[in-house]
Amino acid sequence: MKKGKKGITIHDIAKTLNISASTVSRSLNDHPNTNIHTKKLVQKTAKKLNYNLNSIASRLRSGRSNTIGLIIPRLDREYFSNVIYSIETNLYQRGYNILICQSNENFEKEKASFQTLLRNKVAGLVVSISKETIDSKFMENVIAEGIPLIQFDRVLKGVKGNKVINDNFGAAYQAVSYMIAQGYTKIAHYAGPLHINIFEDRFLGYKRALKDHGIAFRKELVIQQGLSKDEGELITSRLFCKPDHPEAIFASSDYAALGAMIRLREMGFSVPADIGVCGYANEPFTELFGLTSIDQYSSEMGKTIAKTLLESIEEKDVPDIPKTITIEPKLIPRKSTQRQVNSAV
Amino acid sequence: MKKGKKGITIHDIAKTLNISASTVSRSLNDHPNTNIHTKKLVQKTAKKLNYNLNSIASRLRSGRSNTIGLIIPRLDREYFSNVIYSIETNLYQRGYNILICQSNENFEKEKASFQTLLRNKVAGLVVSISKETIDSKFMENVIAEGIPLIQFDRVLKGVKGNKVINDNFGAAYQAVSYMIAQGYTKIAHYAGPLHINIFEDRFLGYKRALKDHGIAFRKELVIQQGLSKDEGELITSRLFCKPDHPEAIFASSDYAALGAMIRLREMGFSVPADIGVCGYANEPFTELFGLTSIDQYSSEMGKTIAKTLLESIEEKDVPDIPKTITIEPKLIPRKSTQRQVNSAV
DNA sequence: TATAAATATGAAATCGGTTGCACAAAAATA
DNA sequence: TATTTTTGTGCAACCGATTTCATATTTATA
Repeated sequence: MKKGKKGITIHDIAKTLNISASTVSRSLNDHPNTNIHTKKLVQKTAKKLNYNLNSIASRLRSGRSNTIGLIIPRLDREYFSNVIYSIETNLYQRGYNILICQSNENFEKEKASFQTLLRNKVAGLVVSISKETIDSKFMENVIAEGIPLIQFDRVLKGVKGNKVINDNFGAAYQAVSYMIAQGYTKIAHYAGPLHINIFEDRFLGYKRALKDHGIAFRKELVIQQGLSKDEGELITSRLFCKPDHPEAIFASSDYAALGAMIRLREMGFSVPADIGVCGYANEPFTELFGLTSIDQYSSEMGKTIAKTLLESIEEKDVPDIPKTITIEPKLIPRKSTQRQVNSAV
Repeated sequence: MKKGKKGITIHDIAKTLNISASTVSRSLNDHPNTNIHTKKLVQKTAKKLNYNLNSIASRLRSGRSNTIGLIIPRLDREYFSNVIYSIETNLYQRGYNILICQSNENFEKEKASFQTLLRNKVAGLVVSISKETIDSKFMENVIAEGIPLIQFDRVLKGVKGNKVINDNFGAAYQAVSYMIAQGYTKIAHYAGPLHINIFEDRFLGYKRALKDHGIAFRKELVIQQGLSKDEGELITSRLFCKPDHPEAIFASSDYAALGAMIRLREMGFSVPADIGVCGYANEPFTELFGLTSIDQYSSEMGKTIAKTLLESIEEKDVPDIPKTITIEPKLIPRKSTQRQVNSAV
């Protein structure tokens, strides 16, 4: 690689036109107090010389940044990549770019990511915490320093500041209620790690739905862990080999639900006639398998995050009241829970 | 939002210790000519004052950057999000961060992304072109300016510079040969837009495999377009309603292949006994459906990109010879092409 | 016409680090 | 002990833009 030649600066433009760099800067930034002729001339010359702004210098001097930092567990998760797709698309329209860090579900890397993004003087931060995250000190520092921060989906509830979350409780409640209405009563729950808010809320929604329909909650029907297809299969094998097995499964993950479906069929059960199955997240394959699931509106999530964050950034002087925006997920009923043949799908 | 208080600078540390900012800078950067005591003292004080480097200032002065720019069509595509997951993970270990822009398959946005990333003085660029991209001027400028650039997967072959690509030709050749070995001869190809290198290469691999096995190529069996599930279904309806329909489908997309499988079954065909189906990309659902597909080793791709790019960056003075690295995808045979019952899966 | 206000520009400071150069002090060598 | 080399430090310039302030010029108002 050749060493990069130095680029054109506003000083080069200034020299070419025999004016000062200040005037060039003002012309390029559409400053009100600039002669329209000078402005046009400068802009023409800039184009001719193939000038390109040095954002780094600009940022240093002005203190303004149009970069938003993102910290998420992993990019290779359908939901996250969809949300980020949406965040980027929405921010781009407003002139912002995204600097992405992955925590890889690791608290140390998450902390390092915060530091990196702060060093880069991002205009704002978007965070979805790792599974390991318990300590919120770092996040609170960021907020204390006045840098707009939004938590989404997986959040630390104790932390002040903006949050955009899914109504996991409500969605779980709705799903389980729907399953009960379909005639399933003994419903198992593949729950995931309950110390993370989203799984906890789903669990609570499940529990509440049972209660509200007069069904006794039974601890042994709740299995922590169980997010992958393999775990789903394993748990199912264990749970359904006894004669008093459950009639339905509400899983906190589509993958686990899928694993369950596959294993159930292998074990000779019919889904949905014998056993009903419902997943969570509406992964693309759920449609293909006729698996009832819950759509989380990732694009709406991204849009809301972008909008809320930009509000905080652009009204930086107004102290903004921490708010939590809740998005209502949507139950997508499909064949896997359709016990009552004549009910709508 | 409160206006951010100004942070601690090296000048604050200097003042505290009654030394010069230069010494502070050198201490923090482990410069060889610094007294070990001063160094430790400075580092301790920095920690105590909660100092955090201003990367922007550092970058401006030093001209060094540890940010890599990425331009990809869309983040919400399994393959891309997986590759980027891997790129980020590998770059992070070497102290680099990623600034991501999506082209959204739009040439104008792609060009704008180049500009943004150049303005941000990224240390290097990773690009996978949009479907619309034909003009390579922008990319050539970047290379001419001496900024390390790597194209991956979807590339403009005419452009000099490093590339990391998948052997689409070889994989397609292998897949089609395998299908022929399974006893399918009349094989249709759902090809996608042939002006993009990856689809063209798959098409050529398909064609060549036919030829090498003495099967006549028939233009009417190649359908351009056909990347989505819906398109797959549509094309299948059309193609398989006639009595002289094909015996197998080699699709350039798993989604199209899936659509085909679903429709074929609806039409009363048995897969694989009547019709064999093969997709491309080994999306997660292919395993679940027993759909034969081709794995593209996204994590290997990401790792190779990171490694190659860092080599270019860190040997910036050595003119590097443009190279193309080819990754061999792997055929994953599953039930959907298993016509010969006794053959290995 | 005299004065006030608005417009347009340049000089210089600034953002927060990094780095070349000069130089003093310490260490190594003669 | 005299001389050279090595260490360690500070000063000041610098990266490339933005922005304050002063000033000259033009336009609007009294």
